[in-house]
Parts: sequence; C-alpha cells; structure tokens
Amino acid sequence: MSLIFSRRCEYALQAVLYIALKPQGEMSSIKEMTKKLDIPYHFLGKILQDLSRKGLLKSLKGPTGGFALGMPAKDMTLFHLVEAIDGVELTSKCVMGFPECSGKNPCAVHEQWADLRDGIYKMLVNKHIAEMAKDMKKPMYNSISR
Amino acid sequence: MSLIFSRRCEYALQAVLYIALKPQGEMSSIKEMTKKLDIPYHFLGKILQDLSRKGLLKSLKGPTGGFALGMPAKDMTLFHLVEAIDGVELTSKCVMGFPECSGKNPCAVHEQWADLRDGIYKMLVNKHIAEMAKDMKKPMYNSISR
DNA sequence: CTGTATTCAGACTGACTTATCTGTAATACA
DNA sequence: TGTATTACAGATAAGTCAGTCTGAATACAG
Repeated sequence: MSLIFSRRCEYALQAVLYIALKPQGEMSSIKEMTKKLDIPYHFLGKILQDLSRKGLLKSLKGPTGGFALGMPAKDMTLFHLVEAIDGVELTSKCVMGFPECSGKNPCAVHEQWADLRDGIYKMLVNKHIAEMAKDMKKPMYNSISR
Repeated sequence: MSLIFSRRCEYALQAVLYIALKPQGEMSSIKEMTKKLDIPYHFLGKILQDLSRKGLLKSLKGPTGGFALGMPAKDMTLFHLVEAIDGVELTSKCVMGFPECSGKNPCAVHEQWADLRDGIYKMLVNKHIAEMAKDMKKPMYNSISR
C-alpha cells in the first residue's frame, strides 16, 4: 500500500494491452511478453491462465501457441479486468473502513470520497481496451512482432 | 486489494478522530477505543505508538494516561496521517505500474488517472481533522466519555 | 511506599501476495 | 513419428500485513 491496483493486476493490464496491439490472428507467448514487459515468467503465466479460465483471454498450446483476446477489444473494459483480478470493492466500500457507511450514517469523508469513487468507477467502466491501446505510447509496445 | 487504505490506516483514522472528539484535556485509552471502535487491542496499541513516535499524537502512561492529539486539530490533515502510515505513493505512481509515466511517455490511462489522482490529493491535503470530526455522524462516536 | 492502570517493546503466528521451480500435457512441424 | 515449443499444474519459498502474546517500564491514586 498504498497503490490502487495489485502487482498482479498491473501485470495483467500491461499484458492484455500487449496482446491487444498484436495484428489480428497472431498470438502472444509468455516468453515474448516477459522479455518485452519485464514481468517474471511463471508469475505472468499464472495471471494469464487465470484470465483464460475466466474467458477474457483465449489460449493455445504448442509452437505457434500463446494468448489472444477472448472478446473484441471494444467490448472488454478496464472493469472486466480489474474485477477478475483484484475485485472492485474499491467502488463500494467505505474509505475509512466502517462496515456501514451511508448518507444517513456518513463517515468523515463520505461526501468527498463518493465523488472520487464515482469518477474511478466511470473510468473503469467506460475505458475499453481498444481505446487504451490507442492511447498507449510506451516504447516497449512499439515493435510488436515475434 | 483493492482498497484505497490499509487496515492499519483505516484504524488509525478511526482512532485519531475518536481522540479529536474528546473534550480538551482528556485523554483516550486503548482499552476504551478498542471497545467503542471494535479494533484489536494490541494492534491498535502498535498503531498509536507509531503515530506518537512521529509526533502526531502525545501519549502518557499510568492510570489517567492515554493519547491526545500532538497538534491542533485544524493543523492535522488526512495527508499527515496517511503519509505516516501507508505512504502517499498513490499520489505519484503510475496506475498501470510502469516505472516511468509522463505526458511524453503516457500509459493507457494517464490523462484520466491524473485528474482523479489530483482529486484524491486535494482531498488528503485540504481535509483536516477538525472538519472531519464535525462531519462524522457515526453512533459509536456519540457518547464520548470514559 | 505500594498497588494498579496504562503505554511500550519484542517475539511470535497465520494468511496473503509475489514470486520460483519442476514437471506434464498439448500442438505444430520436420 | 519424433522433437521442439508452448501452455498448464502443483509444490515451495520469501516478504509483507494483520493480529496475538508476554512481559517490562512508567506514572498516578491511595
């Protein structure tokens, strides 16, 4: 703490974006991504397996195998990914840790946090992978090819 | 994950607010707060010791001892407390986990997150304990007396 | 001065996160 | 058919976080 996403989730976002930037039909291998993105090999494997089981990615074994998006980039949102990895308690729980916190029963920063939380929620829901891929200007994503 | 503050920090905020609502001159004991706020006894002890060492609280041993604010409630901000417990990397680090992330070198949500991050930062800096105590309407803070 | 209530200090435990290691199953290609 | 390449699975290890336990130091009340 305190960061907004877990390490696991950060890696997931980086990798999914990498996969999304691949030309249609090509697959991305763990080996390839672990090098380009500097993510531990087996750890990345676990994360991508997890996303595959949940349908967000498709995987294929063998020499030409790897990972591809499990749905169109326009349909996959940040919310899908964060929900699958970290969960999205962030968008509902009291920031001061009280079990119940409402307008009638507010904590000391209830109003202010409600606004910020809504902003975060909107970002998660509205931002889809296609748009993210367009806005990404990181050098390690430049020459995406095996 | 994913919550914005650690457990430790949530407890700290709850306790400091409790202390701030005490009549001037009276001290709050761990025993008292652990009951009212439902926080593990020794864990709360550690947290308050930590805040005492950092000057945010004053402590006194013995039968009439306990904790009091280390500075006027108007001068102590959320930022002070969060910085002391969790650290405030949240207000500077890249949300996707990239080591460097700037306008020239943006990640996929750089712009959107910059706005939200500023909002969070402003809340932390501008919200002081005196105001928080005023806005707090939780039942466990109602009859504050030993 | 004595007893008691409190903070203070350190070691310890359990759960979770972040990896790492070793081996197995599936697939493409020569 | 065999071999290389890849994802998959399970065990293990190190680090951090949350919480517990025991006892010492300190200060007040009588």
